[in-house]
Amino acid sequence: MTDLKSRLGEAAAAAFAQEGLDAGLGRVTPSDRPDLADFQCNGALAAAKAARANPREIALRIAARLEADSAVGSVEVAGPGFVNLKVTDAALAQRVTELAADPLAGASPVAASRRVLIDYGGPNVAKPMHVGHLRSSIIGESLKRLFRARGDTVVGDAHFGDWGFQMGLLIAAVGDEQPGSPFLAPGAGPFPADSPVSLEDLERLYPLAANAAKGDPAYRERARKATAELQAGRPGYRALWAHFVAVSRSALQREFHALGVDFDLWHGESDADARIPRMIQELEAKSLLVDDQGARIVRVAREGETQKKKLPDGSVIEVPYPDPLLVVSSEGSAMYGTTDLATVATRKEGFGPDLVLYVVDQRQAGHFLQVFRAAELAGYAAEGQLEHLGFGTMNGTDGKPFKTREGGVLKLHDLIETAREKARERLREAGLGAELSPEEFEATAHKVGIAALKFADLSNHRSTSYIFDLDRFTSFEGKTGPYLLYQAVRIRSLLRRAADQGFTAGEIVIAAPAERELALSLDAWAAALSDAYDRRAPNLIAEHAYRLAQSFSKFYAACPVIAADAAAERASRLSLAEATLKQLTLALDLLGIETPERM
RNA sequence: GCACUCGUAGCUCAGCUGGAUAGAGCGCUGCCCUCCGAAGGCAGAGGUCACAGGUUCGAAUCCUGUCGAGUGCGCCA
Repeated sequence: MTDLKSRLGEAAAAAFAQEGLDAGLGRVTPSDRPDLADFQCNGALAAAKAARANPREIALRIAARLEADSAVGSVEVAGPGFVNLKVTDAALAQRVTELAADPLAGASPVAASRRVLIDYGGPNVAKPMHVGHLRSSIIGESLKRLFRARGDTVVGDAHFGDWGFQMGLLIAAVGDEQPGSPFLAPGAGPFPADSPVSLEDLERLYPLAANAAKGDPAYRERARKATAELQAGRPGYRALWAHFVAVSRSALQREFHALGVDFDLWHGESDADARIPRMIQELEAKSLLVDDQGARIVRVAREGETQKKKLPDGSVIEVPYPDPLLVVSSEGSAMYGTTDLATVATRKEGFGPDLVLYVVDQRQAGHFLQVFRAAELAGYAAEGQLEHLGFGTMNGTDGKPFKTREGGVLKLHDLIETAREKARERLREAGLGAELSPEEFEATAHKVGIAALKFADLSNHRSTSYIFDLDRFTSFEGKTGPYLLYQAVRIRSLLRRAADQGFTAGEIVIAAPAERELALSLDAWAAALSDAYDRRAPNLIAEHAYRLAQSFSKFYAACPVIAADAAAERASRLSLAEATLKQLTLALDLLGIETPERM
């Protein structure tokens, strides 16, 4: 199944080849001038440069060849050598008919399926999720759905932060609060789910402990000792730790699920930890581990990769760049990078991915560069198999990472509740409170609120930081998630009414300008999906969904459906509405947004 | 100091693998519900794409420099 843009692109490529020119010049794009054409090809301009010929002449020859394509209604050469193409109404009608029956609503699957692991979310034991977790979660979830939809075998891994010093802090805190607790006895456990250390305890104790450790060296030392004993396998601590993990995980899963985010794997840093000793041996065997200032490092800079460094005496020397990866600290313990490197190894030996995508804050870029280089040197991954998809921070109006008015971080739960409350208000205004059952009302408010949050985030490009504005995030007008839901819901309502009156969809005929525009928008889905995939950019899906919804809204205003003049026209427009609903719901689903029945 | 990212309308952002008149939403000015959901549609005002050079027939887009902002730079994760 081929979209019109690709079909014309292939025809143009063939035309260039037949003229003895580079077939790659036959790239066709939607027209920049919708008043003049549907599609355009600018290849003649580039060809003229290479062949030192007149661009208009080349364009005319290409145009003549393109006229042969049955989908082409008219070809014109404009300006210095733009080839402007208009497709026939019949070709558009046929195209929409095809995509209405297509499982991907007109997009194509990947040529070769790969095994893809996506590392996102990054929740931690005992730490409530805050707005910082939002971006990774929803971008990662969207990428997971996108890759899966196109035919890859995809798993999402939460990469649970369940190990390290923070666990020692928690154990120390429990010990302080419940001295003599049976939990702390050697050999204690396992513990039932309702044992005295609850999620609330954990969330309360962790900040206390973290603060105490900051100001009190003795406390820090106790936590460090507890960490070491836990890692050495002290049974009571192990059981207590397993309890922390279980309690945290089920709460986090619930919270993620409410956001429409679900993971296939909850592998933790503790899993990677077990792989570290063997990894050290392997690194040693490959002579990759180097002693340096009491620590052990892997040098990852390649031949000739250097940066300048100024010494205290004012002289400048060249040192390797990127910096080496620190694997074993001078105290003999594992570092951030150590765990991540071991994780690469466990994934290779477990799922065996062809591609791993790390959806993590852009500020970690340097870290991942080091880890990826080290992983390639160690043979845990091939070059290009590991990709860091960094995203920008959410900033406050001061340009600094977002904080609440009180200076704290905004909890994800509170953000969701704010959005949901706005949705409830809006629903009540619309009078839906009376029509829907309380359960439906609440479920709809939830969907609308989540749609607002997700769309506001996903319509920004992943890598840029943006200003977090609560009003914009919970706005339901203009380019927002609820606008898209509204269009989908309106189509559903239209189709219900039509069905009630016994009208059925039928053969598609494209005639009115708004029908053409809608058909062209539907055709553009294939390109949007493959570009979003290639560039790992969900904002392209968001952009397409918005444009499609806009095209439909214009169509809806300009073309009566149920009240159409003729039965054939009504049947055709019902088919257009059905095709739009199908593609719109799919696009929203790939963004992780659920469409309600009514709102 | 070095490295990376970024500077587009009053605000928040798209566009960046070079092409015709730089887009959207919000805000602002008007218009449109006795045909299907106005969370909508239509029209308008608003931009020397930070600045200066360069490459090119052609630059918001590529290169260099300047200014400004953010981020990161070995024993936290």
